[in-house]
Amino acid sequence: MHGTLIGVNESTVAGIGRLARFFGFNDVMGRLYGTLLLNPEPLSLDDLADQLQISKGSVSMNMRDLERWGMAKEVWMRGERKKYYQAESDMWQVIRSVINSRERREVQMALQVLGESITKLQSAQAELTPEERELAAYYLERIADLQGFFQFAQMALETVLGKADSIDFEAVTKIEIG
Amino acid sequence: MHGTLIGVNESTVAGIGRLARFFGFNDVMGRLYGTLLLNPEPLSLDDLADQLQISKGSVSMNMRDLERWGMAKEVWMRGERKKYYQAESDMWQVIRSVINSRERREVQMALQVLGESITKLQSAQAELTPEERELAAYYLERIADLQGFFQFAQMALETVLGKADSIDFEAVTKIEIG
DNA sequence: CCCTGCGTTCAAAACGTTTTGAATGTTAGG
DNA sequence: CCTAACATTCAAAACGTTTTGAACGCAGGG
Repeated sequence: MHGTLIGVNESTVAGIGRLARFFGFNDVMGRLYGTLLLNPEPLSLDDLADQLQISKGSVSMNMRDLERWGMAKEVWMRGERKKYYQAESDMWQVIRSVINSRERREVQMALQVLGESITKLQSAQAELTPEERELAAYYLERIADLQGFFQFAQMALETVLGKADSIDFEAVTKIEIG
Repeated sequence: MHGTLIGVNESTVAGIGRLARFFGFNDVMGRLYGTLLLNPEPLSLDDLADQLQISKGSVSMNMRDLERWGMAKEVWMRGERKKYYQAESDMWQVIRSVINSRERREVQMALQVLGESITKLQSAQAELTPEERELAAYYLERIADLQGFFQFAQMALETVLGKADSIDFEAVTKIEIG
């Protein structure tokens, strides 16, 4: 195992932990990822538990999640019985994987709920009193706003997913619709 | 107070609560926002506590947060001593406000940590052994990747902040109302 | 087969966040 | 000023999440 260098490791790893939290993962996942990212050599569960001072059980569970998110992969070291892990260091790959399995689903769910609400309101139209009809019209307005927003988000996500290898600033400026 | 219409209110409000959670707010904030959004009239703290079946204390605290995030505003009803609230219904306004006070800060912090690490590594160069120097070079590579990513994120955010007015929801929204 | 050295699981403990309601502030009207 | 009608605060309780470590499972070597 390599040593760390003048505290750079620590602060970067802590920062990544913080970010992980921000993005709705947990701290440990972020720190594990950061630790792997800053290590030229793959690390074993024990190495990780050791370096981050957390229990092996936690490392095991969190590494499974990291694998699921496509943020780390197992590496086989010949002659070794231990599992070794490496960070997926292509940031775009990581982003795409997370968008694909989480953000996307979330946006789709939102759109589905909104769509269902619109359908309900529209098909109930006939049976409503004039007063209720007014309220329904108001709901439809608000819900349409939300729908517009999520449709926009959906397009943005699909755009990111579509750009296979390199996204540059161009891509973002072109997301604009109007 | 208006009644709700065939469960549309409930599912939409619940959905917004869920999303709030996803975006790192809490559930109650989302539900409060959703409730306000679907009410043509401003609501008082008591109305909200009543409608969501939560304590007034909680409503009070969460409404303060909503105001801070620019997601709701107070409305003065003449002849009334109660506080009334309305949702900020311009989605772009909401997004911009949240990006501006949260995401942006987060990205800046990340960039600062990374920048400091790079500086540390570079200025320590001279005192390192050849071996350490190799490790330092590796760190610099990884950290530069991260930096690239966050610089991209920063540009994207600034773009949204700058262009927000020109992005047109209606263009994306193709819903028949009524 | 039976060790040994791993990884995984899971219930309990630690820890963190949210909710509540009683106490406390605040304001306007009388 | 006082009071009534509200809003706000905050400590305790409820609830949720994360961490731990002991128990278990599994594979490979002897």
